[in-house]
This record gives sequence, structure tokens and C-alpha cells, in this order.
Amino acid sequence: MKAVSEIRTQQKKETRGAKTRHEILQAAVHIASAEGLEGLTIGGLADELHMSKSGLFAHFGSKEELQLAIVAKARDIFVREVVDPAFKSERGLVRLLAMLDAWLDYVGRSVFRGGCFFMASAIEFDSRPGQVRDLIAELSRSWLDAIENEARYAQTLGQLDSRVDTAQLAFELHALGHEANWYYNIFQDKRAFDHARTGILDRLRQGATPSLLKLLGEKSAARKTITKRKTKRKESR
Amino acid sequence: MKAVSEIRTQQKKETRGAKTRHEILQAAVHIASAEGLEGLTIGGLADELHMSKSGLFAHFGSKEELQLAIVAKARDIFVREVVDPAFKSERGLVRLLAMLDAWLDYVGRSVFRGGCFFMASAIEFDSRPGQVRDLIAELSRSWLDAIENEARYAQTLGQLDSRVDTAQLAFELHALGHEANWYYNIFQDKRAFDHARTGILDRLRQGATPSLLKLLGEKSAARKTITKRKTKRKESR
DNA sequence: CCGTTGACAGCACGATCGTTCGTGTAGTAA
DNA sequence: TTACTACACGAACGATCGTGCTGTCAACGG
Repeated sequence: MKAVSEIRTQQKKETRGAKTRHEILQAAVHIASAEGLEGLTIGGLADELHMSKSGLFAHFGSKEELQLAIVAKARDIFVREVVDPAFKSERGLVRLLAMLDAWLDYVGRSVFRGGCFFMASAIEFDSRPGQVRDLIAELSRSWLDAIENEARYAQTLGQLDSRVDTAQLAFELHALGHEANWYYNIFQDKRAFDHARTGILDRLRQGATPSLLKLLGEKSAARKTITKRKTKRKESR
Repeated sequence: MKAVSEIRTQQKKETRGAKTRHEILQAAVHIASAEGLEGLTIGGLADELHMSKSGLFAHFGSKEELQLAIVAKARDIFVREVVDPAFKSERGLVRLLAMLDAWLDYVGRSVFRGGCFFMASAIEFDSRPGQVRDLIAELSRSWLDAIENEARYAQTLGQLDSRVDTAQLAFELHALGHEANWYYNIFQDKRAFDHARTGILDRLRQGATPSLLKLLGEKSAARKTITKRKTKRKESR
């Protein structure tokens, strides 16, 4: 069991413990997304990683600490998989679309076994006061705000009618993303994403300025390709 | 041949045990909506009802049976609180609006402690195969279909443009309801319902025929009152 | 080369999990 | 009365929960 990697681990200072910790969280985050943060068990997690309960437990001081670490890890993954790619697009409408697209893509690729981690854990903890709930609420708020902010920025660029209520728009776009996650995971039906993408483009077209319409012209051409692709594997998974 | 009296007494006997069973489920359904169907504990439930674990357990034969009974009970409540009231309205656009309104109202009144029972349990069980999951999926499908059916009926009445994709419309309306539930429960913010109602009316206006616009004229007048009322207690709960 | 330290295992704890079983009791049927 | 049934209870099962305490072994600084 004690691997050859002993030599390699000398490279970094805090390696051994931190590496294990990362491995624990990597596994934990996926189990938690499927079984829930409360349903996740320290014993079960230890078994999956071929370690002892106590050895694993020592890395965190309590189950709540473990849960907080898991949520933080999930945020990192979300940032890596959704936020970072989308933020490579130029600001404004283009980035807003990229964000929503990356979000749907992350749900569709099942980056987490149980669908979008934050939707699941938000619902699990919404009537369970404590630090975990607060952290989840904060992160959920951030994502919602990020959507609204980008919509507002698109307004300053003249891509979106300035009379559009961006809070309302963000609510609706976010709703479509959530519904896609819910629909896909309970019905195992990829058409969820077609519906969501259709709805998103529709929402944006409503607040269109000429400048936006030009942008959407390109985008809807791109969308047709996507829709066609999805239609082929309609019943999958 | 069984005598009539025998049947009657049998019914009476059923009534006694059945009454307890109903009381159990009544309490169980609320706990489950907050703690989850898996988080619900037979011992805890028994304590709350001041009965013994074994006495309670005897009414079901396993935890899964209890969970199935809870879901069925939740459906009954949903029908009583949402479906029945809405189905008093005349068919078509009016009933569709009544359904969505009753749904939002049921969420806002916290008929279940943990928000909409079916959204929570769908997400809890979506990666947990078994009878419970199947039942939840079936009931979720029913509600979604009911929305779509009513939209289609509104088309036959000429209230909704016949070119509207009713599956898409149902997806979006359902998404707004779900988002309201999610938003309200994680942020404790009643503005969720304003956003949802605004979105719903907007969605319907998009597919409007002259006949629909006439109907919406009345409805949006009614809505202003609601919105004003809600605004006053914006920060509540 | 020795001593300190950090990462883990082993073991055990009290509590609680779902479940089983034998028993008591109240109410009905004969 | 007697016999039977529906219903609820208490005790106990093995398993597993989260959480401590103690020991061990490898790595590292002096």
C-alpha cells in the first residue's frame, strides 16, 4: 500500500495530509450530491477510500466541518467547470449566455452524480439552520447575483433594453437552469436542456435592443446545431 | 357468505386502526418535508406522537412502506390544497392560471414545513432507485402533464395561439413555480412569488390571442392588488 | 542518530438506526 | 362467560451512527 510516490511527495511541504484531504473531499462531494450531505456517512466514505473511520475523521473535527469542507470543494468544482470557462467570454450578453450554457452543460455532463450540487443541498438544508445552510445560501446568492450583474452590464452596453427588470430576468433564467436540472434528473430525459435553452433565448429576445438582436442572430444559428445534436440522443441515460 | 353486520364491524375495526394510521402520516408528512424521506426516523416520529416505535412500525412493515404511504398522503394533501380548488375554475386559460396560483399559494402558506413536498423528495430520490422514486416521478409527471393539458385545452378554446409549443410552455411555467419554492425557502424572501407571478403572466401574454388578452386584462388588474399586498410585507418570514 | 511530529489505524464508547418478538389489553362475536 | 382479533407496548436484536482515546510507524529537523 505504501506507494512508490514517497519520493515524489518530498516536493511539497504540506503534501501528505493535504493530498489525502483532497482525495477525501473529491470522493465525498460526489457521494454527497447523490446521498445528500446528511445522508453521507463517515464510515461509508472511509470504506470507499479504504481508510479507517478514525483516520479520515481526524482530518475534520466533526461532521459539520466535513460538510462545510465538502460545500467549499463543490464550489471550487463549480468555479472550475462553469464560472471559469464562461468568464473567458467577453463581458455582457455573450458572457451571460456562456454562463447559462456552461451551467446546463455541467448539469448534462453530470459533473456531480446527483445533479447540480447546490440545488440539491439547498433544498436539503433550507429548513436546517446552521453554518452549512448559511454557506449554501451565500453561494446560491452569488450565482444568482452573477447572472443579474451580467444582465445589468449588458444593459450598459446597450445589448439589453434598459427598462428590463434584471432581477426578474435573472430569476427566470435561473429558474430555467434549475428546472433543467430537476427535469433531467427525475425523468432522465435530455430534452430538459432543449426546453431550457429555448426558454433562455426567448427570455433574452424579449428585452432585445437592435444590438442584442444582432448578437442573437449568430447565437440562434449556433443553437440550431446544438438542438439537432441533442435531438439525436433524445432518450439517452 | 359474509353477513352485512360482519362487514360493518370490519369497517369499524378498520376505522380505529386507520385513524391512528392517518395521524401518523399526518405528522410524518411534515417531518419528511423538512428532514427528507430518508432523514425521517421511526423512533423520532414515534416520540412526536407519544407512541412506541414498535406500535407505530406495526402499521407499515418496513420503512419503505412508510415512505410510500407518506408520499401518497402528500399527494392527497396536494390534491386537496391545490388541485381541487383550481379545478373549480372553468376549463382553459382560467383554470391554468388558477392551478399555478394555487400552487404558489400552497408554497407560500407552507402547507408543508419544508416547502413543496414533491420538489424536495424528487431531488432527494432522483439517484436512489426503487418504488419510492418511481412513485414520486409518476406524480411529478402528472402535475406537469396537467399543466400542459390545460394549456392545450386553452388552445382549442382559442385563448392561446395554436402555434405555441405547449410542452415548452408547461416546462417554463413549471420552472417558475419550482424556482419560487426554491427561492422562498432558501432566502426566506416572499418576493419569489412576485417574480413567479410576473413571469407566468408574461409567458401567457406571449402566446396570446385576442381572446386571451381580454382574459389577461382582468387578471393583471387583479394581480396589481396582489403585488401591492405582497410588497408591503416584503421582508417577512 | 535521536527525538519530535504528523498521518493514520485500532478499539471502544454511547446513542440511535430499522426490525423482530412476546405480551398485555380493550372490544367484539359467539 | 369464553374466544378471538385488532392494536399497542417494552425489550432486545445486530448494525451503524458520530466521536473520542491510544498506539504505531514513517518522515523530518537538529
